Amino acid sequence: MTPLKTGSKTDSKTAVKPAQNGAHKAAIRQENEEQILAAAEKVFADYGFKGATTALIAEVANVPKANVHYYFSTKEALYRRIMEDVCDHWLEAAMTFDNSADPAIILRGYIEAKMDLSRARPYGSRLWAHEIIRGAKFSSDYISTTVKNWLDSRVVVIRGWITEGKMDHIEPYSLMYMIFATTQHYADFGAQIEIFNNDQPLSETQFAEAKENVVRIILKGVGLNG
Amino acid sequence: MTPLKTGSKTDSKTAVKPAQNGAHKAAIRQENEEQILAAAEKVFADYGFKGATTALIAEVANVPKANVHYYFSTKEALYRRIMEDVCDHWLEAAMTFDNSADPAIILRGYIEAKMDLSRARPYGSRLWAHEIIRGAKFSSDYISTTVKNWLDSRVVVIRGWITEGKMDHIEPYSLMYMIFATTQHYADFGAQIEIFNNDQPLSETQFAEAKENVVRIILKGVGLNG
DNA sequence: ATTTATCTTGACCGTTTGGTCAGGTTAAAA
DNA sequence: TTTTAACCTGACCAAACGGTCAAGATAAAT
Repeated sequence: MTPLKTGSKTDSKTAVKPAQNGAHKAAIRQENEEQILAAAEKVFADYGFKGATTALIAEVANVPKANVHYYFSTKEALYRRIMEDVCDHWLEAAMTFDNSADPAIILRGYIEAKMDLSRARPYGSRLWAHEIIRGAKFSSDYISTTVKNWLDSRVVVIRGWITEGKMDHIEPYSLMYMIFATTQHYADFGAQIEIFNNDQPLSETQFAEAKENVVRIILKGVGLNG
Repeated sequence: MTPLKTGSKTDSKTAVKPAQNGAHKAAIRQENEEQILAAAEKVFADYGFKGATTALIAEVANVPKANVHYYFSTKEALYRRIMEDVCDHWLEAAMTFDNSADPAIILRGYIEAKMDLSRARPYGSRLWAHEIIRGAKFSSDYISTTVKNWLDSRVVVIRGWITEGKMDHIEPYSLMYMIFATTQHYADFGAQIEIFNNDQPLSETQFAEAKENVVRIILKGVGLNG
């Protein structure tokens, strides 16, 4: 519950940099914030902004409801904070789509990164899905600037590959939408996939095979043989 | 507001079959039910079951809230009714995946039907997305019976194509998930696509091109040349 | 013309909602 | 040890929630 408390005691008396002063208090704060953020991500992912309740978030986080408001002033502030976190992780995956050598390698890397992200942070993906389904009220700025700029620059790269004859003449947006859709489907529609899989979550092996299948179909589909 | 009222008056006096008796009352009922159902589909699609409110449904339907409860006893009853409608339409699209001649023609037809459904009834698709993201609480029975039986039988068909050497050796579930994901993405993530498309909804031409791109990538991706 | 069945809705009810706050506990600083 | 600053939370509030109901309006049947 209260980690880091004793750890700092063994430090030398000179301030090493990570404070030993307010160490306990700081640890409490960090612990509680993390617990609330994790609970909120889950609850918002299940019910969306409007459907989620601060009472349920508090219950999942195992803190009194008033404590949620002590750390995050309003439901909306909490929601925005989580959206930021999700976007940061999305940007990480986006970075794997770089300018290095082979188109097939780049696309494969990006698809695999997005599949891994769906596997590792399904709640983030679902939260994003809620946000877009609802009409992107909170995040339209972020999409129309950061995400759009990133996407448009990738489209330019892909068009370059096409004119160089490295892949088929395919509208890059259609390709990117297919990658978004398919990779995120494994998070957003995980409940459905689990039912189809005889009520068992996809095993690591099954997921690895799915990932490889997605990569293969898409690469071959656009005329790339990695 | 009250259509069909005068129309039946011009009919012959012999009962033609569509009653002229309670015609007006019946018309009112049908009109109101349709209006409420349309509004509810939209509101549930935006906010999910929990996030939607009967007051907003009433406002969108342009009837007093009490009238919503006159036609549909509870919020849940209304929700279930709409889920049924959505499932019926889904089954229609599913029927296009029949046993006729060429695998490429069958797959193309199914993908196009699903794309058209996303275009024609985006709210239904979004409502379904909410339902699954939340964990399929209302529809797990339907998925684990009707939908799963349908999917499993299609998987058998596809495996047949593979053993006959008509297409690549691809796990059929991965292929079907990709089709589900990509086609529904055009409904569920329509807001995002619109932003990427410079805040313009996809035109008929753009959508037709997207549809053709999806078909082409997937067919070629699994080794089918239609 | 009268009765009957259906449709309509403002007002209301108990519960849940996001958010507040006073008064308490705990730990760091003086 | 005392003071101060941060953390904690039961109890509370106004607003919004799903749902009810009585009383009235409308139209079909008698």
